[in-house]
Parts: sequence; C-alpha cells; structure tokens
Amino acid sequence: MDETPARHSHLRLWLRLFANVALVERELRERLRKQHGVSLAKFDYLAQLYRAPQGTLTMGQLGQQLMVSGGNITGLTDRLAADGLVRRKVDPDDRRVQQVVLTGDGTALFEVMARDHEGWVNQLLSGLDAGEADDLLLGLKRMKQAVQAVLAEENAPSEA
Amino acid sequence: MDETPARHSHLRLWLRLFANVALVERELRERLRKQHGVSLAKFDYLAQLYRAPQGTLTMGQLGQQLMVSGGNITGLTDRLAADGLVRRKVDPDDRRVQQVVLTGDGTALFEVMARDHEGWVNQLLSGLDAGEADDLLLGLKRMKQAVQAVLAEENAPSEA
DNA sequence: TGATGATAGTTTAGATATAAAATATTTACA
DNA sequence: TGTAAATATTTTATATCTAAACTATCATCA
Repeated sequence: MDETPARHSHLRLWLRLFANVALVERELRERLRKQHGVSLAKFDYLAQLYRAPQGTLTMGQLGQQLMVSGGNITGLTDRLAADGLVRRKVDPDDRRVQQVVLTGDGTALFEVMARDHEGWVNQLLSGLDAGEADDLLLGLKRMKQAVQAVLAEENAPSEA
Repeated sequence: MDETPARHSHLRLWLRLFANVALVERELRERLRKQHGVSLAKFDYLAQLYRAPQGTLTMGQLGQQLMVSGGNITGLTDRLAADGLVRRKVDPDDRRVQQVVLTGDGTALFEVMARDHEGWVNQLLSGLDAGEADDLLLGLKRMKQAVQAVLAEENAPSEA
C-alpha cells in the first residue's frame, strides 16, 4: 500500500539526539549534586510541581509529565517528603488520589536551584547563536509532532 | 569583562530536547523488551561491541562510549555474560584489563534486534522529511561541538 | 630494586527505574 | 442496589545507575 521506501535512515539522527542529551544531562546532574546535593530526578520532580498552575499535582500527573512509572513516583515522593521538600495531601473529593504540594523549604530550594540550572544550560549552549537555537527548537517541535502522530495512529485502530 | 548578556535563554530548547529523547527512548525500550526480552541498556552495550572495529572493547572503553560509570559496566557485563551474549577475556599484555567480546549468540541476537531497532526509529520519525532530518542533524552536530567546547574550556585552566 | 603514583576494574551502599501484582476507591450500569 | 470495570496508588521484585572506597596491576624513576 505505502510505496514510499525508507531511502532515508533516521538512525544517525536518533543516535546524535540521544548522545547530545546524555552529554548535557550528565553535566547538569553532576552540578546539581555537587552544588545542591539534589539528584536530577528530584530536581525535575520539583520543577513540575513548581510550574503547576494550581501549585499541586497528583501522583499520576507527576508520572505522566515526567514520563516515569507510578512506582517510581511513589519512591521519589517518599524521599522528597523525608527531605521536607514536598507534602502529600489526600484529595477530599477522591480518596484514591494523593495531591502533592511543595513545602516552603521545597519552594525556596527549588528557586535557588532553578536559577543555577538555567544558568548552566545557557552556559553549556552558549556556543549556539539565537538563529541556530531557534532552528533547533523548531525542528524538535516538528519531530515531537511527528512522533506523537505515529504513536497516536497505533492506538487508534479505526481503519483496518 | 564579558558584556554579552544572555538575552536568549536556551532553557526551552534544552527541555524540548530532553522531552523528545524521553518520548522516543520510552517507546524503543518497550518494544525491545516485548519483542526481544532485552533492556535498552543491554542493547546499547551490545551495539557498541558490535560496531567496535576490532570486535572487542575494554570495560573502560565501554563505560566511556556509553557514558556510564564503571560499576555499571561491571554489572551489565555480568548479566550479559550470564545471558551468554558476551565473554570476558583478560588482556595478556595488561592483566588489569578485561577485553569483552560478543559470543556467537550475542552477535546473532544483536543483528536481529538492530534491524528491528532501525525500523522502529525510521517509523517513529517517518513524519520528518529528508530536509528536516538533515537540518536537525546539522544543528545537533553544531550543538555537540558547542557543548564540548565549553566543557573542554573548563578543564583547560591555561589562561587565568 | 622498590617505593610512589597512576590506571583498570570491582565492590559496596544506596538511589532511581521498571513491570507486574495487589489494594483501595470510584464509576457505570444491569 | 449491587456488582463489574475502571482508576489511582502502593507494593514487590528486580534491573540499572551512581559515587566512593577498594584491589590489583602497571609505570616511573630515585
């Protein structure tokens, strides 16, 4: 049916993408740990909470936004709560749901870390000019749409 | 000294890069596990070995190329050896060194998986045309150079 | 030589991640 | 209503990953 042959392999693109992320991620992880004693997983978790419009997210929402499993979120939440950075609150409307909120300490720590983090990202990517960065961002947005379209198609068995 | 203000934040670029990789990685991980019962970590490890010019790599080389810690490589090698996919060989010239090689089973399994893996990547990114993919690849190469330049500069305390 | 330092790998302790099963609660509907 | 299905989270078992300490071997050079 589909006669277009894959005469263009995207494997190299994928491998480069993966390697670039690993390179930057590794550096950010190390700096966060050394400067603030916090893992990248915890930082990303706190970032989601901080940016949440209501200031609160459920365990499920956190798992979805961070793209990790539920069991992982349970463990991270346990450790962050032990650190005094977040707090669980049972949702009064649905007793299955755990709402998570930042504590004062959590908010304060995140704001400090976020400033550093953004600075590090800008430093690491400072060799890119605005045009290059915009081109990349645009291409990545297109890529995201393309991948999501493929994944959506697979979960939509409309045509058979 | 440096008067150029960071009027252009790269944070959004970094976050999009990270999310795109997570999206594809998640899908590839699941398919490798379901279709071949192999983790992404093991697949990446086998890929490095398969592509090694001499067909062999030391533990240290594997860690460097995969950008993971030495302890991680020890564990992965243990499990892959238990699976019968790789074999350790002490280097006769340096008894500290462990050379790792693919077994026949390891080679055969990897070749099957690699074909599937490349097909999945091409399918997931099939919404990108050749021009878009080339632009992205080029931008990512520039980005890699830019990041490596920053990191190299930090480890080169020549000017003070 | 033989001490000193560098290098390669392993071990250890613990954090982070997964999948799958289990639990608790809510929703839908016969 | 009441029961079955769906949903949200936790638990369990295990794999993956890190940093730091440790072991073994090699290289240097007085």
